[in-house]
Amino acid sequence: MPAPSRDAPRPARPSRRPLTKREGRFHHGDLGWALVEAATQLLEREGPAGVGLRAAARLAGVSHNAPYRHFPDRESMLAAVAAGGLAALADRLEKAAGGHRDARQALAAIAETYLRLAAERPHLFRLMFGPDVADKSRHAAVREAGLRAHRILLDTIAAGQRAGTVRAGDPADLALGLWAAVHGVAALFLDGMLSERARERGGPPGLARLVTEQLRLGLDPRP
Amino acid sequence: MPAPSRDAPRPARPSRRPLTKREGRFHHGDLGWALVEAATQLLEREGPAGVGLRAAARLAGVSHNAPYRHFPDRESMLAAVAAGGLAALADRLEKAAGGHRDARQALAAIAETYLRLAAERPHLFRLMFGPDVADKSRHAAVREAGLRAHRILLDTIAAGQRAGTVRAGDPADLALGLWAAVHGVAALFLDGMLSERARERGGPPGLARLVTEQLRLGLDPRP
DNA sequence: CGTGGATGGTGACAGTGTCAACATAGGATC
DNA sequence: GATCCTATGTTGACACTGTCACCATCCACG
Repeated sequence: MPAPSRDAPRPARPSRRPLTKREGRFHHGDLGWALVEAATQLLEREGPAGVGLRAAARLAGVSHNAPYRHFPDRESMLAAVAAGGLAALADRLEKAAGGHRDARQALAAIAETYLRLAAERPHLFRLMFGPDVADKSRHAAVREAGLRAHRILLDTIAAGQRAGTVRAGDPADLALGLWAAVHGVAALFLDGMLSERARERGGPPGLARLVTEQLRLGLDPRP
Repeated sequence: MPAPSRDAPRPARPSRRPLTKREGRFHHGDLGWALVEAATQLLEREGPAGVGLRAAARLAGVSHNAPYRHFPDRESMLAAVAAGGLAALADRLEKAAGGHRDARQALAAIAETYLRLAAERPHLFRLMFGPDVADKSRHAAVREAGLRAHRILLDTIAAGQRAGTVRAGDPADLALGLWAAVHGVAALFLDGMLSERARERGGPPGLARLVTEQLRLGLDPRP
């Protein structure tokens, strides 16, 4: 058994060393990273159908089978792209939530950030949450970035409860409700299920406002 | 220009006549319908990747290019399947909502029905709302079934407002909020984004209860 | 210095969507 | 009743995909 890295696709590239001028050589230097970049670019330009092993290899300037030294299959490459997107989302959410002292404002900012990313990079967003990468929990990077993003939401809600601006209750439940509502509009928006009128509501910021407002007030009539 | 039915794929089959024993003949009798059935079956069995023109044709017992006399392309066949799913959803929602006089109970029933369908037929559900059929508004059957389902939600909310059990406000906005929340949990549930704890909350009915409760009460603390 | 493992390349196979050209069946028309 | 027309199905081809098996090269460590 030659046993290549069949299980741990390790495309990460913290150190941005300039590839030491190895372009054009036999050994690319850092394929894996280059492939993830190529795949991300393809996703943006041509949609999910356009991002494949062969296309990414072509864009990276290697043979059609080179990717298999870095990813066991297509889905793993997609997972790497998705992990990058989730990390970017978590970063943005941290910034957005950190900028407000009032939890309700922070939650509104989170919702807006979430929807803005969905609208700006729809293909990436769908890849991050959709079924194209089926076993998300098996890809460590995906799992971690997802948990990080979720924790921001959780912490913000807990802070609001301590400050008395968010009603009592299991923070996990409240977080789930909020996440679902925001994720739901994003999905409906991206997939063209919203009426013209709904989609013209000021774009993502407007939709975010609408949803957070709804959630804050509730459906029951206030006495 | 031979001009086949290049634009109006008309796969409908209200009358269930027994195909008049034409099976096996040159003319199938009602391909188009048979293809939609085959595609639906393939979707259930093998997921979205397994449903293609050629596979459906094979299952229907015709040549690999026969489907092109009934659908201009693969996406149109998928649209027909999605339309069927949406019609079924609308039917179920009508039944669920009609069984309750109190609007709040009706809304809860709607949410549960929605989530139950998502859990029972995940592939169909994703096809109905996902990006596989990109231009949903162009396929008349899809558009109509979608509107029918949405109208049920709208009417239920309006009834609740008249009865004083749902707070005032634009019904379209309230409907959007509710739809987004329910659709959001469904999507997160199907795509494996929920924690173990959240997913163990009694399955779809539990999740439906959680979300509707959240929406009713709101996040703001009640005075 | 040399060798072995990691990395990349070649070739092949089955499968797909789609186009073009051809064949047939059966109803409309004369 | 014979004839044509058109809707429907078939055959063949092309480019593309993911994946496998096998071969080539390079680099680092003994």
